[in-house]
Amino acid sequence: MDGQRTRRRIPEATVARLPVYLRILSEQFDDGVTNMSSEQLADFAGLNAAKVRKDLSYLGSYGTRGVGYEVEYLVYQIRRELGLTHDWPVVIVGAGNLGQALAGYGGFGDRGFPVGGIVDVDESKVGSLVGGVRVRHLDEVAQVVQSRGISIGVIATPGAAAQEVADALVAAGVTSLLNFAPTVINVPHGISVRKVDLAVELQILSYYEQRRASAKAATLHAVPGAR
Amino acid sequence: MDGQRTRRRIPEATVARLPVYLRILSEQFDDGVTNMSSEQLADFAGLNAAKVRKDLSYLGSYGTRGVGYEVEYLVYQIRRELGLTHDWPVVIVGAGNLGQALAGYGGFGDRGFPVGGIVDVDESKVGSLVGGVRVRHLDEVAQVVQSRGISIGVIATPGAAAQEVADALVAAGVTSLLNFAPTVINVPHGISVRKVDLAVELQILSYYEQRRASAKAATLHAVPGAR
DNA sequence: CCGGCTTTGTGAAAACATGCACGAGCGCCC
DNA sequence: GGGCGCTCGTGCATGTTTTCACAAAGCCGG
Ligand SMILES: NC(=O)c1ccc[n+]([C@@H]2O[C@H](COP(=O)([O-])OP(=O)(O)OC[C@H]3O[C@@H](n4cnc5c(N)ncnc54)[C@H](O)[C@@H]3O)[C@@H](O)[C@H]2O)c1
Ligand SMILES: NC(=O)c1ccc[n+]([C@@H]2O[C@H](COP(=O)([O-])OP(=O)(O)OC[C@H]3O[C@@H](n4cnc5c(N)ncnc54)[C@H](O)[C@@H]3O)[C@@H](O)[C@H]2O)c1
Repeated sequence: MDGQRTRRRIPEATVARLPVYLRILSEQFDDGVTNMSSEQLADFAGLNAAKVRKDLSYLGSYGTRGVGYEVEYLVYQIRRELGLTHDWPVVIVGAGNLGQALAGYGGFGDRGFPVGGIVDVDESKVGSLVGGVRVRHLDEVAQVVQSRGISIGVIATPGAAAQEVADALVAAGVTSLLNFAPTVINVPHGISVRKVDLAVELQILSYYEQRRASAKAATLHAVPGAR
Repeated sequence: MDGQRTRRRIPEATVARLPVYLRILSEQFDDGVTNMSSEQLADFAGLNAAKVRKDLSYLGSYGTRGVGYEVEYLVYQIRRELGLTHDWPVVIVGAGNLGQALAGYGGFGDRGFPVGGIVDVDESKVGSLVGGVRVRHLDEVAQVVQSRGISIGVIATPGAAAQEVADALVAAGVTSLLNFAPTVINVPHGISVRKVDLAVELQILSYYEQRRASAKAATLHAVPGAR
């Protein structure tokens, strides 16, 4: 077995862009494109070519000078690096509006993240079918997680319950959390957390809107948009 | 007159944290807390105190040495800086699963972003009521936007329609977009875009999961989680 | 086999963000 | 009213990310 030893550490910013490249490349591949330059990929991703090349260079030297990258091979390499060579079932906690929308959403399982379980505390929801999966009680979350080998948990409960749910998930053995509740959660070292917060996004937009408005009032040129 | 030109430019990273502080402070205020130190706020936000102080210093010097920050006043200042002193109605495009969940979601209007309109192209949806708002046709989006003075658009259509929808929104006068479709959209200079992409988040988690797994295989110590 | 054209891969510089450390200012208590 | 303890505000060092720019590498046509 060869030198997998130098497990290259990929910068966080790059990790966050790899999924974007992956989607673009997969789509292009489906459209019959077999080869792309960093310039073309950058255009699709709304970035500049140097950044794309540097990002891809963390995966290894998979391009061909004067030609570009072979789309299919690059898709394979990114998938491998992101750990998408196998499915990662997820458990959704909270079978409310959002939890149901997520469970019913095809693009989830489609992309390698099938819903392996849904749990809630509301007895009127436990036992019902959501997105084809039967809702279980939060108390059984450890069993759900362990029986399916789940390592990713999705928190779709009200903010007030988020910390408690996070604790339960971690205790059950989950090591990555995607938090939709508008609350900062604390987890032990070694657990990954990502947060999706609608209000934060809107407030950031509001900041730039407000800024544009005051810039206009001062008869100045436009402020560059955020990304 | 570039007097206002000296409008303190706040670093993007700070702008993204202000909403978090705002939520924490508002909550604490409701709980009767009148004063907080940077250390306390940092704990709630999962950051360190120096960062909090530096972030807040962009707003001005509103703390009191030896004491901390007055919660109520800080809430006011952050709201002012983020442009949250008035409502920003939004228009939602796409009345599907996600669009309906968003429209029905109270935490939206609650926080100063009332749903000012919903549009779709599906004739079977146009005319129906979603979250108390009547769905109109995409063709009428300019009228909706202008009659309500909307500057923020939310894209909740399939990816294939996202660019077309973005173009229509921009043409209608919208200057900020929140994109839930898994597609990079191109907009003219001066328009802000934020993207929320579930698949990207899960794939980032997958990367760290995979990395943890191979670190374990190599009998090495754990990899720090992402934030 | 060569020279021209293209595009990668990557050092080095610049820009940005974080974390540390400490002086300065404030409140409180004696 | 002076000293003490606390916490802010910020200069500076460190770390990370982006951008630039160019040599090296591959392809192609002759
Ligand atoms: N609905 C949206 O469009 C939307 C958008 C963005 C963010 N959010 C956030 O997502 C979260 C869920 O929103 P929602 O609209 O689905 O709310 P909801 O009230 O419809 O659903 C919440 C669900 O969580 C369950 N729950 C409560 N405490 C629980 C616990 N301790 N353990 C397990 N389950 C528990 C409830 O029984 C309920 O089924 C909220 O934090 C909200 O802020 C929602
Ligand atoms: N459902 C989820 O939980 C979820 C989660 C994350 C992301 N998303 C993303 O959000 C988007 C919407 O998802 P969904 O589940 O609501 O899909 P959906 O199919 O339920 O709804 C899409 C809606 O958009 C409308 N539409 C299509 N083309 C349009 C156009 N050109 N103009 C206006 N409206 C148009 C359709 O008529 C439909 O009502 C997708 O891009 C999806 O990837 C959904």
